[in-house]
Amino acid sequence: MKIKNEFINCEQLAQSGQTFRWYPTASGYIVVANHQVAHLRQEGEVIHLEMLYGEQEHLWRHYLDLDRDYGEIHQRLQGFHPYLDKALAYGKGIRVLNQDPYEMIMTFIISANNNIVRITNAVDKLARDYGDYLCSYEGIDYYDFPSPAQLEDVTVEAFRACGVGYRDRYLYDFVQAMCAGLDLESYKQLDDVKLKSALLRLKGVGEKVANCIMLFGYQRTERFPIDTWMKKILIQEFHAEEKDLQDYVKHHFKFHSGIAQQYLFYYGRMVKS
DNA sequence: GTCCAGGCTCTTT
DNA sequence: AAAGAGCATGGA
Repeated sequence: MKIKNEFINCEQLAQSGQTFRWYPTASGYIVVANHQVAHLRQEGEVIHLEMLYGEQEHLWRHYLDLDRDYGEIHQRLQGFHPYLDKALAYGKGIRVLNQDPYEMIMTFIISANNNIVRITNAVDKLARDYGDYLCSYEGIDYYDFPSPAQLEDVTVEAFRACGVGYRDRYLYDFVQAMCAGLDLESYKQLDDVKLKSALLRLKGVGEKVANCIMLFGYQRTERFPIDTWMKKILIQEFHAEEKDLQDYVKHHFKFHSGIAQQYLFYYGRMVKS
């Protein structure tokens, strides 16, 4: 399928830190999501999406958040702050990808106090070791993210062997909870406060990771995750007080603050201010 | 060697 | 409630 939209950029999304399942190819990216595989190739404002495994186009439309009007979002976010304006211009093709809550929790437990390269490698090893083979492209095999059932017998030590470090037992506990019937679907009906507290009950999920899960996995676009990068940006560029950054965000970012956060994070990390 | 990465848990004040 | 130590691991 062909996507014409000036507010999507593959390279930027691959570097966005939202997902760890975009694999560079000779001409674009392989993306694995929702048990499907697609190849995305950018030509100016047009993206050619070739479905390699799975045939459900609507899942890609939802994953890429195509039904949201990012032109309007840009308009409404512009003029608030010079740094945000620069971030919007620089990361024009950034958007919020709608991801699977289970996979979000797994990968963002791994993300804590970690860097994107290491997270990506660990997630890839998990998929290769325990996920279903889906397809091959340019001589490289691609695997689905492993289900709770596929991970049920994986030991803490085996998780460690995937390079997840001390987060091994958090993954183990979460998988066991999933196999015991934890229902992430039902979380969709919870309001933000209840969803947050439900997520915080999981070991390895704290304030920041919970916000990421809510934003990327449950479409709560007003959640504003604050990691070490955002902390730097808020203090240096917005002159927020180190003490209560969440308070600053609450009072200064209203409209789709989570989406605004994505532009700020991408810009801040790329220019390494 | 030290610091840092999309921080969190557990313990101590 | 708030602050501090410890945590796997690899790259800068």
